[in-house]
Amino acid sequence: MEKTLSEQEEIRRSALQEMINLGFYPYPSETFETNAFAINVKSEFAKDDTKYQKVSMAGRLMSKRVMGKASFAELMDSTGRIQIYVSRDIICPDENKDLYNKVFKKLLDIGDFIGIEGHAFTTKVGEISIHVSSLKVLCKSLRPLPVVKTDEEGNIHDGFTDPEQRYRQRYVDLVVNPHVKQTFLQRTKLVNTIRTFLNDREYTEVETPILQPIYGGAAARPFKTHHNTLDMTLYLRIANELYLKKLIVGGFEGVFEFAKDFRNEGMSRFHNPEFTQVELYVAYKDYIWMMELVEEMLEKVAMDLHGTTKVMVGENEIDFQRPYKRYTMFEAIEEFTGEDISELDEAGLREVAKKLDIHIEASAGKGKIIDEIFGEKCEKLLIQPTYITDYPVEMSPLAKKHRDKEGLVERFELICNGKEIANAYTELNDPIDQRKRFEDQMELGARGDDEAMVIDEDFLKAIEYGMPPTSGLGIGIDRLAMIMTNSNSIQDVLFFPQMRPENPQ
RNA sequence: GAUUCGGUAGCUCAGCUGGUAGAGCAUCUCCCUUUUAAGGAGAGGGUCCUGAGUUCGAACCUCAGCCGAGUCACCA
Repeated sequence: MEKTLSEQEEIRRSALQEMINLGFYPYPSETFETNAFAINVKSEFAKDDTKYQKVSMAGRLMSKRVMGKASFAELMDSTGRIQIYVSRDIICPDENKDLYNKVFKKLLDIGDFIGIEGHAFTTKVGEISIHVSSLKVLCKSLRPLPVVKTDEEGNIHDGFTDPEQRYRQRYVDLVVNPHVKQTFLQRTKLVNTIRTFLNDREYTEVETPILQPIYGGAAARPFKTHHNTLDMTLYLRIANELYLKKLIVGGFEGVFEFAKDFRNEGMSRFHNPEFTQVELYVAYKDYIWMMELVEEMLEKVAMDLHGTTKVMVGENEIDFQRPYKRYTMFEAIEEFTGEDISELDEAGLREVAKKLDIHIEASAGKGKIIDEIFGEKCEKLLIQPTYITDYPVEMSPLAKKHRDKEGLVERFELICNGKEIANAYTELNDPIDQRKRFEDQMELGARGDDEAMVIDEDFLKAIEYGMPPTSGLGIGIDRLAMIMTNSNSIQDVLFFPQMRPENPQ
């Protein structure tokens, strides 16, 4: 059933019809040539008022102040807003004043797109504006935009702030809340910086399957779908790790992919069902080497985005200048709790957890308990970028055993602002050990762990042909974007975060 | 999942102890040729999230539900 139109929607539809009747069809086909952007006019005309004497600009009408035979309005293009001055007898030099009296004054609404020609000038009050000599309607808007106004002190009136509305109608959010666009431009820049950084090192950007017959490379519950012709179950990838390693087997020495991954798990301000990771695999390297690469890369990201390595995130100033502090997991726990757990068995660990008032599931093994202690007592306190290294083997079935520490693997996570933003290891390339690790995961799965990995015979086959020693990395782009743009929620760095349907049946 | 707060005009919000639904902006009509949260005069606009209950009477109280936000938990 079609929704009944609001009064304002009815009025805009009849305005549209009236424009057509007057001979101003407001959805023209032909190119409207522009030669200037708002931001440039405003900055450059201030320095040289002989410039911009013949401009052609286009954008959305964002406000209109009519004073009889003359009017001021604001035009917003992709770079910002600029005031325009429209005078009746300039845009309507002949007898017929319809374009001003009817189209501009009455039928044109906030949100409509127009194209103008004219010249830059400065008003009596000193605002750089465009004196319009001709005006063309480029698109009639049929729904009213929220009218957000900013007063002299910079206070925002009638702001479009309801998060639900902002996320559901991001296009409106982008139109009326300029900082939103800035956040997304920064995100794009962040991705570009990383891509350039990796390209400069001559690693190869690749694409691997999103629809996978067997999901792997992470501990997570997948989305399941079905292919009709093959009549088979497929999963949306939870990670692309195993495919990228197969490319290393195939002879690439450095590959990376910006990958949308999908995890069928809870949602929160740090979790969206689909999210972006960049994964990188480089042959003949180890995790120590990778720490240096990540430091260099993040320092560059901060510099490119902010011109400094220091980034404000909430109350904290985070400094991405390398090198970053490094703790082994045991050192971090000892530092923050005073407990040396490096020599403890499972019973001993449980005792420590109890002493620290951390609830541990009865089914949890040694690795899980250590991870819980770290998660509860250390992670949230690590604000500055910090490497945590050498994780329990049970938590990391794809990482190589530590070269000299029993029970651990060569792995690091980078913690920043109390959250993990990167994860890396010296990749496990011993196929015998890898098969055993998968089998251990199968056992966990049989015991009811629905995030346990499943055995991937094709991956095992691949590494049985031989995978050179390799270092692998995953960086959560969304979480890094949150930090780099000082955003409190993942929804603020995703154009279209997942939402419940608006009208449930 | 737990818990707190919220859902009233296109937007932002007010609405007292239960008694005819309010403001600003936006919209409509009129005036105004350098305004800028333009201004002046007038007007229209509501499923008070949904459903049930209590009551003479519910935006307001009760119960159930839907949706959202914050915090916590889960989640590499």
